[in-house]
Amino acid sequence: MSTERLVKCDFMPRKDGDVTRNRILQIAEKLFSEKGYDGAGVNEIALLAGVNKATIYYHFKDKQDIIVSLFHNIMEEVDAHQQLQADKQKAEGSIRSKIKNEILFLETKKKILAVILMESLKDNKDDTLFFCAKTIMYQEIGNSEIKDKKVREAFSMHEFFTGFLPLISFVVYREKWCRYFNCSETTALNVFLDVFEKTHLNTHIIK
Amino acid sequence: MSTERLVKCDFMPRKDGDVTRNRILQIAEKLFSEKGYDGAGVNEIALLAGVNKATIYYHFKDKQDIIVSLFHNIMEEVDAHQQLQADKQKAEGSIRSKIKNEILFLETKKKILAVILMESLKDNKDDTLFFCAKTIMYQEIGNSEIKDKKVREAFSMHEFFTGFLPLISFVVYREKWCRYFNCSETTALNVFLDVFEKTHLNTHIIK
Amino acid sequence: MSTERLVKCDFMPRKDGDVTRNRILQIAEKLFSEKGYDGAGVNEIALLAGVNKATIYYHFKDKQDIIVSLFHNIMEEVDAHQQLQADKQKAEGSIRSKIKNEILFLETKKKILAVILMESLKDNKDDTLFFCAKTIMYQEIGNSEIKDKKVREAFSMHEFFTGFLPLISFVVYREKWCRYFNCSETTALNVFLDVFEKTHLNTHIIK
Amino acid sequence: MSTERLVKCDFMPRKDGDVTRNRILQIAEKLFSEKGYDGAGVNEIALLAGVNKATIYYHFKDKQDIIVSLFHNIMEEVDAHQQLQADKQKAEGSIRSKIKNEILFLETKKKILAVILMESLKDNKDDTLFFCAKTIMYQEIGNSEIKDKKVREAFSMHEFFTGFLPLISFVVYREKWCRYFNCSETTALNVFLDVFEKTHLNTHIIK
DNA sequence: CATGAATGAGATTTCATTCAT
DNA sequence: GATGAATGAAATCTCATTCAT
Repeated sequence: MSTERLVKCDFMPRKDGDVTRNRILQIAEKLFSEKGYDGAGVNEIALLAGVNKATIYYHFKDKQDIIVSLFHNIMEEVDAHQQLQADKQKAEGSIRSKIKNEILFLETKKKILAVILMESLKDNKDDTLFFCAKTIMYQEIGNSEIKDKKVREAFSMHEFFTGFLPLISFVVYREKWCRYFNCSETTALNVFLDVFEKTHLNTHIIK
Repeated sequence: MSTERLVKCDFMPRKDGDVTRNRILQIAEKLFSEKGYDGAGVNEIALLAGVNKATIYYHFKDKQDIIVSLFHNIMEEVDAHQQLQADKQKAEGSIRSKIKNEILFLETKKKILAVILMESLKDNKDDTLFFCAKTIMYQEIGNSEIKDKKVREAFSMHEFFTGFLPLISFVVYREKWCRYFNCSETTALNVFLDVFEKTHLNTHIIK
Repeated sequence: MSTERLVKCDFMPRKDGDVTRNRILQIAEKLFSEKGYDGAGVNEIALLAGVNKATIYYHFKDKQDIIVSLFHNIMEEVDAHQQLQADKQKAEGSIRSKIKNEILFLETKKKILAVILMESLKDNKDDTLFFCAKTIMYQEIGNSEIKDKKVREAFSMHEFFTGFLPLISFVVYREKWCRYFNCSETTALNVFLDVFEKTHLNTHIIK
Repeated sequence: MSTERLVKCDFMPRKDGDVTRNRILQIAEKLFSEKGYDGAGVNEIALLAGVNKATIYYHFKDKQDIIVSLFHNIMEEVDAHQQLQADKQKAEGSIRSKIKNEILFLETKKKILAVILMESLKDNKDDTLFFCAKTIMYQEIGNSEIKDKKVREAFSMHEFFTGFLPLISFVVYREKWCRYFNCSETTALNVFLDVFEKTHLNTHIIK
């Protein structure tokens, strides 16, 4: 439902309702990332979004529905982003610059990514993390094309644990890491790129 | 962990209270890892631990105190483990087998590690994750010995993002990953070791 | 009931609004009878009636106004029905067949009758139940004609507790009763008529 | 659970908890009878019972559990009462005096009986009304002894619709009825007994 | 005539915590 | 050491109602 609304409004006079809905989502994303899903209250979301508590329940079935909508949205955005990247693929420059762009893109999603990570650690059925991993990492080569089971397993493992996870971990932990290890954020980015290139990129199984 | 405490108490008048205390910690660890700290209630912990709710507040100042105790314990255990490893270091075999042992050790702590990860993602002051990272990864070389700031930064980055994080991520996500990608858990371990060797270990800055 | 309204409006400029209004009343009647007045929400009524919640407030002052309208309508209908019956009175057959017809008529009102019963049991000022009782049972003799207080009391008591209440109870409980006592609905009607004849009708004070 | 508690406490030093629990039940009974189950709030119950809202949820799983406990209790009480009556049966006097006693007993339960009636009118699975009907009315003759299906049906119908229902209706409506028809409550009882004798008792199928 | 959006008040329920025993 | 009972505060969610369009 959330999607339909958003799509519709791309070429329709956006109604007030969607503005409100999006403001709620935006605040929820922020609070969930700061306190965790269970740590952030609907009350607080309403307060910061400047709407009545009941308004939240007008736009969302329940609290779960808020996080589900956020996950739904991010999946769509990641999908759209990857499709875009796929088009530019051959034309552009070095692999390092591509990774840098990827990080810059993920940086804009870092709040929701933190939420996804937290939720993915719980004992639930949510697979958003794996969905994002697949969409973000498998662009380089269609995973389905790898026929050999063993090769495919190694590839997935490589991509997920030494590619995707370090990447988004860097995005979500950078700030805290820099604070703890007393390091500037830009230095961190460059050093990370060096390290990432050396470990993950240079060891790609396929090409 | 419960064992460890009991061992310590071998030459102290062992009270029944410690049994209860440890049962509470054990259940709390389980529930926190399944539902997150905020998602698990004191009620539920008491119920599953088979004790009265008030008993929890006899043993712990408040809910925070439970998780703090868990974090405290794990830090001690990791510390102790690393000291033990340091002793055997030279004697033993390949680096791969050392990593395997490390994983087997971490596997026994995977529930509390998941909790640490969740909590570290929030906007709080908890540094348990970084403490664990330092203790587990810096055994090889005393980090403090690296004088050059740049080298030290690169080293830390390397250790944290492409060493420690993939390692504990593998431990906490293995089950979910295998279920999602339809792969046996033992295969996963071997493949991971291959990948980890190739990416992280082979690229160690300092030997 | 909805039909009745439309008939009335045959010689009035029939607005579309009446259709909506009647659909709301019809659904409200159904929901109130299923869940009680307080148990049924305006939301639900709007949903099932296929109209916007605000539409309900266009047609009715507030929720009370819905049930008041329903009560008003049923009182009018019972009144009209009794006047009709009074005309045919002498011409027609046995008292048993008259009661049967009465039951068949009440059957069409059984939802609202259940609501009236529920509301009449509460501590409120609503007298719809007594109004219906009077209208339905006192047709036989103008109650006001009975001058003697004692006779009038006995008559009212007889009519209300052993005439009216068994009658409408049969109508509203028939289904549940048949289900619970495992009895067909037609059998139930015949047996009830036997019983009612023997108990109430044969003991009429006034002929 | 509620039962067990009560039973236990008959010969045990009644703990404070049961006092509280019973006060809650008592107030709930009052409020439910005055406003209906949905019309009465847990807040209000807590307030009048002089306990904290949370205390109610310490003693009862949820709001439903309160009404279920009430129904459970009344069923036990009715059962116990009937067993007692069965013993005295032969010794005592006229059927009229027995009915009078019955009414005086039911009078003490009239609040919960009103609640049972309200709830029984809704579309739910609750059979408390039928249970009470069976227990109260079938004492005279073991219903199960009637072999012939037709006779049994007629008997049940007779007992339920012209015996039980007028009886409890009288109990729950007496006050309102007297107010509406401007009649004293004692007169009402006597007149009702006359009417009930003539209609229901004199027409008993079996003796 | 009807609706989408919004809301204040209040509903039910849960939370971490305390205390007398 | 441990517990049953209780609680204030806050959580999630629902309610009847309003209003601009």
